[in-house]
Amino acid sequence: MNALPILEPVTDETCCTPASRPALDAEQAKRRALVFKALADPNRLRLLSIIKAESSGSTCACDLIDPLDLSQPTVSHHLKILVDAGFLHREKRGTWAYYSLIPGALERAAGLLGSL
Amino acid sequence: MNALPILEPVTDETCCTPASRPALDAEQAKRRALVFKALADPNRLRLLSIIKAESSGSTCACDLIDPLDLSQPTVSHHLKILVDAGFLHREKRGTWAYYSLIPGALERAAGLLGSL
DNA sequence: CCCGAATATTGACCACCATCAATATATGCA
DNA sequence: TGCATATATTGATGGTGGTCAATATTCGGG
Repeated sequence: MNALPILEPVTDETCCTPASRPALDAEQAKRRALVFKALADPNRLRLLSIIKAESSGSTCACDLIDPLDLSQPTVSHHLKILVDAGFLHREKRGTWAYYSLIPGALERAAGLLGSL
Repeated sequence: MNALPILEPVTDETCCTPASRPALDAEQAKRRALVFKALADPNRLRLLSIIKAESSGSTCACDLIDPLDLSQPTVSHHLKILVDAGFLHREKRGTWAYYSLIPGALERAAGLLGSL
């Protein structure tokens, strides 16, 4: 289990960089690595990029298959990973699934680097 | 070939976020994913954290083995990945190897997220 | 010049991951 | 109700990655 969304909201871990900080313990390192694992795939980066570039807030999954050169199940798989990691929100409307960037998620992920 | 250090210096890719941007092409996505791959391991995050926390600029490799619970070859392996990815600088002094954060590397990696 | 110590490299092994075809699920519509 | 469509899940497969033991390399000192 440990179903905790990985990109947790702002906590003392993610902000307020003190001058010096004790090094990451194994547990924190593991959780943070999960965030970067989600980003460590070219196709997932492209998904985030496409969804971010959409002027409307959300993007239909059907519009995410052609741009990448992947099968529908594979795209669905990558989207799930991004949702689980806390980057994307999924909303089903009828048969369609719409994905949108969770506000601040990319910024929080970036913040994890500053607070190493 | 393609020995390009992954965390390239500041270019139009990494700064100046225009209002709208064409989505990442496959090539850019692949290169950026390499950066996050380097960060997608708990032990490598701990290495970066320890080296960053050192008050002196550089840290002896011999001081990086005990804190992690890994064999010497494995630590050496992770350090190489971080060097190749452009996060760490290695300087040999006699038999010892000293590692230091490349200034701005973490910030540039964080910037890759903002410019998706 | 040889020895010991610190680090890097090699080779092997196991776990995890990206991918696809096939199938399942769910929704809208006639 | 039954079919067509959009999406998710399952199962299998090839490839990648983290790890260690063993070995190689490099350097300083006696």
